[in-house]
Amino acid sequence: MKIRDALAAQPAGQAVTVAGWVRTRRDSKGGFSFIEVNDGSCLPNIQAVVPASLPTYEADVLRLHTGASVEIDGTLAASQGKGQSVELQATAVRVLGFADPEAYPIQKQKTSLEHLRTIAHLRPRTNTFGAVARVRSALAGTVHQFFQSRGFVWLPTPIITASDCEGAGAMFQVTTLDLDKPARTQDGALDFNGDFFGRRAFLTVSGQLEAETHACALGDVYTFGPTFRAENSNTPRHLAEFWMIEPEMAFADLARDMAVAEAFVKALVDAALTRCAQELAFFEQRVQPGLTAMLRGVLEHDFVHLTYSDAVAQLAKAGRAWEFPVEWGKDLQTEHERYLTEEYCRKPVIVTDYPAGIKAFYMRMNDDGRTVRAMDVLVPKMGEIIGGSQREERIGILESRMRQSGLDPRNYWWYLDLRRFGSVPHAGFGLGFERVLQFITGLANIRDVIPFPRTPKSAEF
RNA sequence: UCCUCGGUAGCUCAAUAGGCAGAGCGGGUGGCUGUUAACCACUAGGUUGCAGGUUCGAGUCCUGCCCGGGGAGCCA
Repeated sequence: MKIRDALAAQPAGQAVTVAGWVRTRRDSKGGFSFIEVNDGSCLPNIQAVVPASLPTYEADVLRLHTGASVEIDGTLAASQGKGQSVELQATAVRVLGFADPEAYPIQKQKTSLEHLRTIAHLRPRTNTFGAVARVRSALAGTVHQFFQSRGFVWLPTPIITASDCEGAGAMFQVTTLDLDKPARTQDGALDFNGDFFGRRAFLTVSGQLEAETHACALGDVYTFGPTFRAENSNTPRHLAEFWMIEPEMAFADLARDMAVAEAFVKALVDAALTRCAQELAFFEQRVQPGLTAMLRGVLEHDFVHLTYSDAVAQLAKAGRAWEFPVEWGKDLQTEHERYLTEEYCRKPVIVTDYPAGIKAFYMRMNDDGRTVRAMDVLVPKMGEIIGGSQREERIGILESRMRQSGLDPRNYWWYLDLRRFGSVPHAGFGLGFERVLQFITGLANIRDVIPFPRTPKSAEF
């Protein structure tokens, strides 16, 4: 029986068997020991009361320490002690595996997140990482529910891509060439004709361009999968491998794009509060005081809409000595974004209509000729969690924007075909799944919301 | 990649001015108790990240390297 179900049961002496890992053991000379067991099904442990009269008591039970695995038969009973309502009166304890307390790296007192990162194979046995894993799983389900219930089609865009210039950052190269003695052309360059795909290939940095193909056929689609960036980013907000959700909607403008983005973020927050209440209460208590009130506030208020130009004007009026000067045409710096979300608006903000010069070629040009229909969703503490736009559907403008960005339109022939044949207005955005998890759990470092973080110089486990 | 802070017992940390390397937790032993961050006593536990240098003497000062945290950039 899962401990989650055992703790939720009305204790009436029913016989159950639970299996899990020992969190702590306390001995009483009153003739029994208390063993707290966790099986990962929920945050709380179940307390087993183990009588010293069990035949295995001396040899096994008294040797149990944090980390050992056990299977316990017993009956569920109302607890005589404080701190739990249900406990397990053990009738048999079978040790599945001992854990040497001298060697086991997780102790029952507080351990730093930095240290736990070095033991990623064992950290899911802690309260924090068990809770993160359950929240992550629940919200992954919510992602699909949210879009499926709105008629979006899930689209698995390729992880391996041949476009070497999607414009979203440095890419990891995928190759089967022998790196010790690679084939070369007559002029000495690497010969990719002999590579697996007969050309250079990479891990995807975004599924957007491919998603547009299906949006322009199925209407509304979304991607949900891994994404890879080879940037040498060393921050608490960046991973080399992360998960991204990218909806793409045909016959949609920026207004609908923003409406879906806001509804989506709120759906994720709402799901966390309702489906992961124990985990959120734990994060509130141990990770970020005020977390749940902040998340409820997100649900209760509309996101603020602000154009880039208005944001710049507001920052100029703030009377601050900015480390980076505020100037129309330059991208907003972290300090600017934090001011907007944490002080000026005190809630999530959607900044729209950025200067064309600082945004990607595929974003739709506004009539003013100098801004594009882009939108970034900024949240307090985290900054950007969503970046999106209405896409440029006019082929002539799109081609000239490509050339301005130094891209050869011929490499995007299939992308341009979408505009050549039955072009429609469409829009979409990308949401960083781990960043939302950070926002919702309050964990400050993105490496703690993914089981096995990949960052520069770090791919252990 | 740049700036900055750090690396001391299994874990979390301390070590005054360069002068015998410590505490709490965890472990072991004993005591006590329907306990629950249990409690009390005793006890074991160290190449102070690595390599070099200065000094009578280096955890402490200097140089290089490795690893980690924070800030910035790139972005989701």
